[in-house]
Amino acid sequence: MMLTAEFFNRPTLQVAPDLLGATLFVGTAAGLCSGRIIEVEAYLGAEDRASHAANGPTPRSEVMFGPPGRTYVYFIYGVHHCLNFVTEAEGVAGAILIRALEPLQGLDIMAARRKMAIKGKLCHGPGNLCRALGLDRSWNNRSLTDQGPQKIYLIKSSEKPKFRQSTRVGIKKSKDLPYRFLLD
DNA sequence: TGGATGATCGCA
DNA sequence: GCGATCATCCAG
Repeated sequence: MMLTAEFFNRPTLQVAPDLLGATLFVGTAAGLCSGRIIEVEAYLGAEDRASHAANGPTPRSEVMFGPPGRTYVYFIYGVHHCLNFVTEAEGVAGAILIRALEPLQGLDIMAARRKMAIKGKLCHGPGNLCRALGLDRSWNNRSLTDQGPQKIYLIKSSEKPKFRQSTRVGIKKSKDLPYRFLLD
């Protein structure tokens, strides 16, 4: 079952665990890559000081306030890109950061982009994951239902995944909120 | 443990 | 404009 806007049009903290186990597909000229989502983090609005949306919309973060089920891809530390999916109704900020995948298809393409051997953790860490999938800022604010040579979409797993919850990684503010979700 | 490396944003 | 900061990664 393909995930669309209505799946994301819910409280972010409900969507985040439901996203675990889903398969992410990214198609480019190089071919199709996919992987199972095994780690995510939720980012909310004003109540979440670690969120890019904490101080209201800005040119970068306005997509987080936009309609659900779209991508939010940003550039960080002058080096890395990070992939999110926007949650909640239009006007309400929320997004889910994809932190790790278990690679399923296109491992050769991912390994070439990462300049590493096919074995090992090709898609662990939000920056590494974007590198492996070939995602950059041109993938920001994309719909999951767009067709064409370049596409990104999600297929939900049928089973209800068991997961662990913990605090988020690499933040200074709101660091005690348990908004990180990992597959068991 | 700190350096890479550049966009972003609050504040002046 | 300016500068502190940053949802990271990896070498050493």
